[in-house]
Amino acid sequence: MQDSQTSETPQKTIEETIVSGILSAKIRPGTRLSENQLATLFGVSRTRVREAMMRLETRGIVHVSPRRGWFVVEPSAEEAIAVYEARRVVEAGLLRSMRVLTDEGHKALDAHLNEEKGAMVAGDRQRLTYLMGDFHIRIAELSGNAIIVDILRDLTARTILISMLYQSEFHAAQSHDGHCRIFEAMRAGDFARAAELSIEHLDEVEMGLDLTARPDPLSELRSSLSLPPRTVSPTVRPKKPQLQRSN
Amino acid sequence: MQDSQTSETPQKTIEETIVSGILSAKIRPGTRLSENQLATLFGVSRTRVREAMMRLETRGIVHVSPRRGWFVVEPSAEEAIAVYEARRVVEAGLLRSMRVLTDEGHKALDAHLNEEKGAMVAGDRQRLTYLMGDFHIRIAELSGNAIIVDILRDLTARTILISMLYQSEFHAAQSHDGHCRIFEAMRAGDFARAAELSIEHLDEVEMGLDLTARPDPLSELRSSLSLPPRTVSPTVRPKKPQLQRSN
DNA sequence: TCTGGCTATCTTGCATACAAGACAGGAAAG
DNA sequence: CTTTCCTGTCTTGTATGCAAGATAGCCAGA
Repeated sequence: MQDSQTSETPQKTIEETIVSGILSAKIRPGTRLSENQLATLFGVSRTRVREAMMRLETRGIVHVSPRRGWFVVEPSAEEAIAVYEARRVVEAGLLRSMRVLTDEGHKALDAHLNEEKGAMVAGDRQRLTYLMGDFHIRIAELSGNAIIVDILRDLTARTILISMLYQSEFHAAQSHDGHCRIFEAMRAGDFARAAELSIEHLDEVEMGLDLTARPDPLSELRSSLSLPPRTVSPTVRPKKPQLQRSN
Repeated sequence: MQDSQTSETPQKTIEETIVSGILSAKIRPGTRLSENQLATLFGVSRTRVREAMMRLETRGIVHVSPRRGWFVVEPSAEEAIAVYEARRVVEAGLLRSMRVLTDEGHKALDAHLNEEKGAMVAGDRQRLTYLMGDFHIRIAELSGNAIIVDILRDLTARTILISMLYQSEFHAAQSHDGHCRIFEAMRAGDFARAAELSIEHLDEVEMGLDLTARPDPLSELRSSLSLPPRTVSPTVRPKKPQLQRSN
């Protein structure tokens, strides 16, 4: 599931590699995405890298600072609020539109929640971040509607970027509980209740953000001093002067 | 509002010109979009046209047939159903999330509904198509959430393409009534009711489609015979062998 | 008349070249 | 020591060139 970035370039590998890197919290907001570096990394010319960047830009995942570079978006506080609002709208609307929980759906969600629990026990924070976002995508997949899945995947990617910017501590247990409650309501066939629970769940997560913390306002200074950007955990990153910066 | 396509190219004019052309039903599904023609039309090189096409492709509005060309999408019956389902999810979720109808919102919707009525009286079908789709975008704008507006704009564009493919007759009055009822519920502050009405409204429109009609299955034959594609009304179009075709 | 294949042309796919702007680092002036 | 300016370097923006594939039309053969 993450064996990408090999030498082959089947078409839109660049785009999906970056998205999945964000979904699994391996790529931080503000990360610089150099056309040249990605080109050599994927063994293609800048042309195709640019195409991927354009696509990612229309998906709201990347933005370009003219003649300066491409960067993974750093959502502002207002944008963060809008993302959560959009997610409440879409997810609650989706759950309300559901009528039955199929057996396969039941199994898929159950398996997912078990994975969440396992990751919590193992304390694998990156995997937890991925799973916490993926739960909502899984629900969308139950509808069989590719459009909704795509919408929610992009919103989830942005959500993860937001949490990396504004979330000081990771309330994994709380989120997991929220997911379980939603699952319970779905199992009971009470999708209106599930919708309300999903709104509450997203509200909880949103409330856990510290939106007063500006999105790395010192990034320029930091980069000019060659300091690691936003050291978030003992996981040191100053190994190489990696591509990192914000505008 | 439609003074685009002049000689100037302020950046993403190509993309927006095509989208607004679809929203106002001036561009039919299956329309061929030649990179060269667009390039000369906008006075740029193919590079920028391609960028616009890439963006439109990720928005689900255009697709490419390898080495054959770019075409405005012709949604299949399954895709059409998915689009309507996504719209029900998003619009109902949106209305349910609303709490108040501001004065400006009231005025905007009221003005819009009057425009609808005017276009119905005038019998301006293209304008009607535009207005019927725009109503839903207007509602999204009330939320002030740009993300939701973008989502609904793209879904509306696809909806219009779908209606051009599968809608034999145009029940403008019925749609207008649906809009009025939604507006009434909003005015009354009953947003849950407005959400239900919007679902009913979309159901009605979807039921008005003839999804058994395949999306122009004879297009290849038709084009090779140089016949006008899908003559939809007395508005003849065989003036010049315009760029028209499907895959 | 019909069928098969060849070629000319048109399409996109992709790489590359060059231009323009932004930035960093250093030198020179105060 | 501080400030200013300049220049080299690195970034994206855009155009262009070439290649590969698809298509249409024609021509030859049955």
